[in-house]
Amino acid sequence: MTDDDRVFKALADPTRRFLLDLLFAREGRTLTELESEVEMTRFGVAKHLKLLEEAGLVVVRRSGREKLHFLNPVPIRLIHDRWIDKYTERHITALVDLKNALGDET
Amino acid sequence: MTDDDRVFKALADPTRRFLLDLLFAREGRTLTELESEVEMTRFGVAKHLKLLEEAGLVVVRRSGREKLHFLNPVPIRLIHDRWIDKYTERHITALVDLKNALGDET
DNA sequence: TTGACATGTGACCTTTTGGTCACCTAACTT
DNA sequence: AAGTTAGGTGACCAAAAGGTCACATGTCAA
Repeated sequence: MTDDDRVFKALADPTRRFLLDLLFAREGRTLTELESEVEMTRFGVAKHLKLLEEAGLVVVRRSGREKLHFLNPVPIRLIHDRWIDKYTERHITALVDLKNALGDET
Repeated sequence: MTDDDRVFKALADPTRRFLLDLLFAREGRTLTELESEVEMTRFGVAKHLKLLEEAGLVVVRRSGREKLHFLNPVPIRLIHDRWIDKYTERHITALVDLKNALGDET
């Protein structure tokens, strides 16, 4: 699996995107803290965090018995630059092409 | 499932991203034509195209016995604006925050 | 009008994913 | 030292995803 693929797959789950949102709002949270914000057991959350970590979207620091989670936006940046940008640049022209291709039935 | 979720899930599969790339290069292709570019039977490709269509990423026009596929970049634009942008804006500051949080062990 | 071509459908199968749980270790607290 | 708290592991399960196939429909071409 490529790096990009790992990132896209990590972003495909709404719970994981929500976890990223939580870390966006405040970084350095522990597993237990994140667990309390989600309707799911600790184990489920831990699995999601692991996938996010493997995708490079979350970085972790151990502090005693706690595990602190930090957001890393770089992979999102990368898929943005390498992939998404390409599709969002053609705004107008693409829509016009499409409309022409489909004919003008409003 | 939300619209955003459908789009993220649609983008999560490499074959589907490849199909979008094909349509990006040239729109208006038929199923058979797309099939020939992928190591997969017609049925698999048709399933992927259906998901892309349900996510609004692909629009279709029937022409006789053929089905022509067109790219619609709008949903990508939307998740870009509503979600990805938020994470890619904080470039520098986020990295600095992270580095500070992690300590300075280079 | 017969045959070839383009696509659709539903059954089916295997692998992956999302989630839980019992049990374990390590680290604080008192 | 004993109890409590934070987290990790592996087994397990149900549901969803990815893919194939047999068969069926509609359309074009000779």
